[in-house]
Amino acid sequence: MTNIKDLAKMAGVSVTTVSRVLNHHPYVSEEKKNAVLAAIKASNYQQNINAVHLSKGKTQLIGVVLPYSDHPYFSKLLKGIAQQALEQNYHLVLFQTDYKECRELGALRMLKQKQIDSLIICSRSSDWSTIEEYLPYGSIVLCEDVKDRQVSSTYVNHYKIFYNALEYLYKKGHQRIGYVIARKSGTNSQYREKAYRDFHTKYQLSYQPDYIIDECLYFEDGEKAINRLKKMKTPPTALLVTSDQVAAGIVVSCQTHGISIPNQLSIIGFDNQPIAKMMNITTIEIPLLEMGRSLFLQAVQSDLTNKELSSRLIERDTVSYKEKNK
Amino acid sequence: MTNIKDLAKMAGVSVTTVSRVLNHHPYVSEEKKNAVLAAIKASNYQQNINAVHLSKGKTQLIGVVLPYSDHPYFSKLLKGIAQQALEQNYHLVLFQTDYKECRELGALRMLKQKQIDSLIICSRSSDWSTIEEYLPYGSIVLCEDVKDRQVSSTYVNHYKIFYNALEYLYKKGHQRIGYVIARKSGTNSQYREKAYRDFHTKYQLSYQPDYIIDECLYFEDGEKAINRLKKMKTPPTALLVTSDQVAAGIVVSCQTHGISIPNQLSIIGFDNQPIAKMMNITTIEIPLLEMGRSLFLQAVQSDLTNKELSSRLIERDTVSYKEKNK
DNA sequence: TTGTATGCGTTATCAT
DNA sequence: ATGATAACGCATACAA
Repeated sequence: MTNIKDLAKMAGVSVTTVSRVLNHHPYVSEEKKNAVLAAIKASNYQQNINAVHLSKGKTQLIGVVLPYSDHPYFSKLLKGIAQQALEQNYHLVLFQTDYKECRELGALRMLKQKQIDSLIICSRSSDWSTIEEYLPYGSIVLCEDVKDRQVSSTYVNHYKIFYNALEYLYKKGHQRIGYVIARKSGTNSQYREKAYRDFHTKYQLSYQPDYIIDECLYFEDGEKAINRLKKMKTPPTALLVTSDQVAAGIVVSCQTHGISIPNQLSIIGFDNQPIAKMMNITTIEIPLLEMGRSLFLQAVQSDLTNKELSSRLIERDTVSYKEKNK
Repeated sequence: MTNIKDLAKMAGVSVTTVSRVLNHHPYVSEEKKNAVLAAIKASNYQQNINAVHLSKGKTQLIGVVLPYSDHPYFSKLLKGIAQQALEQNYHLVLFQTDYKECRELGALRMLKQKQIDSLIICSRSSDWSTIEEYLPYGSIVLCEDVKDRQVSSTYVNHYKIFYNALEYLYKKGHQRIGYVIARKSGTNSQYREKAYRDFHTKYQLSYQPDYIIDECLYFEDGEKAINRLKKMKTPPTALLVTSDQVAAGIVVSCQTHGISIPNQLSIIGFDNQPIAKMMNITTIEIPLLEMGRSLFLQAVQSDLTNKELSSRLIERDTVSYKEKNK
């Protein structure tokens, strides 16, 4: 494997000059430049990037932490991150955590080892204190409202979105509203739960803990959600489903179980994935691609920023107007 | 940032000794070992992994090339790869190519630069000649039948699978069979097309090019496929759908269009994803997790192996027995 | 415009 | 069992 020393010898110049043409630096004569270029061609030279990394102290590698890479929400987010990474000439190292904290710690450790320049945590498992411990080693960017903490972040306002969606359903006459979610813990889930509580307080509705259906991630979990509903004496008349895939699964499952949508059950999905369009599911669009791109940019920029992205309701066919029973 | 030199000074030993305890080498006295360990604790030391990489000429990084990371087929394959990587203490660098050859070349180049130790190509875009050109720089493993070429691979026999599935449908009385696929090019697709042709020849059926429906990748593409079918004068009575998600999309789309499954249209999906189980779709199980794990192992092993994995038909409710019209 | 010398942090070789 | 030193391949401050 030939290195710049060899090239220098071949071209009859110094290693510095070789390095200069390699990095497109100015102040090198055409003549010598060509000699170097010729040597590169002749030797089939390839830079050893690890040496560059060691020398520069940077790797052009950004870590991405996410629980499930095969979940459409995270896939789309990742896609946005990857798009921007490509543009900025960075590469991505993937950390699929399954929400296991030790895996997230592994990513943090790589940051400390300088194998990655920064870390994007799409959904956090570890405590704030651990995150802060690793902050000195590179920028860490998050996908949640971080309040006044000293990290960059891009997120949507889950509280507001949830609250608005609940009010929307209320105005459509729904009084018994449940929601379907992936996990109950996590910052975003807690914002949603708070919105759910506040909504019930404001409209003096009775808060039903079993209307919160968790551990629903994929299409096939729609079946699971419906089974939970069927066990209830007075099931909700509307469901906020924090994933379009699960919403679609619910719609299909309802057909099997003879539940009419939206008459017997109204559904609002999340994300506005293509599946929601195909199945005419009312949904709340979350700008996942834009979010991904923003997260990446924050990862490579040195200044701290916090960006709240907006979302919007897309009305389709899965929400009914319900006569209020007095 | 403290380095081993500092540690050596602190512990009153040489850098070599420090390196020894860092790498759990033998021949170091308990006393000095403890001194080093103490220094490590005191200084919050962290190895600079890039220096290790440069010194060792290896990075413990494996590249993974795939067209779409948000597609369930590749997600699941990736999951298998990631599982094994975790076990062997490797990390993964993701190359999402969208089947753009230049992106695949980028991955190949990283192999040459020694930023990654080997490369797993889940679905290939570039020519064999280009692959071979990069073979000297690290092992490249593929997910297709590579014949006698000097690379490792794990794959399923797409020819046999397709042929068997076609015969299965034929025995159920189907004479007009179509198939739905992601792309027509690619080694695996070509095997399938060959099986499709051979099947038609053997049973003296007329080969209908428009029964091959391509560019269907996601659930929502099921709608697209059905629209193509509706334009035909004599549409197929059965469909081999090379993705369970698309198969599910077709099933849902058929309900909307009033097409009865399996009476008017039989469906066989591929992969045996959870969605197929939920919707009772007859499918062909492909051991994607196992495939991923095998691919990874081949990537880190030095010897060349080629492994064919088996698949099996899972009979559910989307294939009808059709009376043959004489 | 060019080259020399040094540093990056670690591992490996070869003494002792 | 321990340590000095070379090597890994490249970038860069500084000198010329």
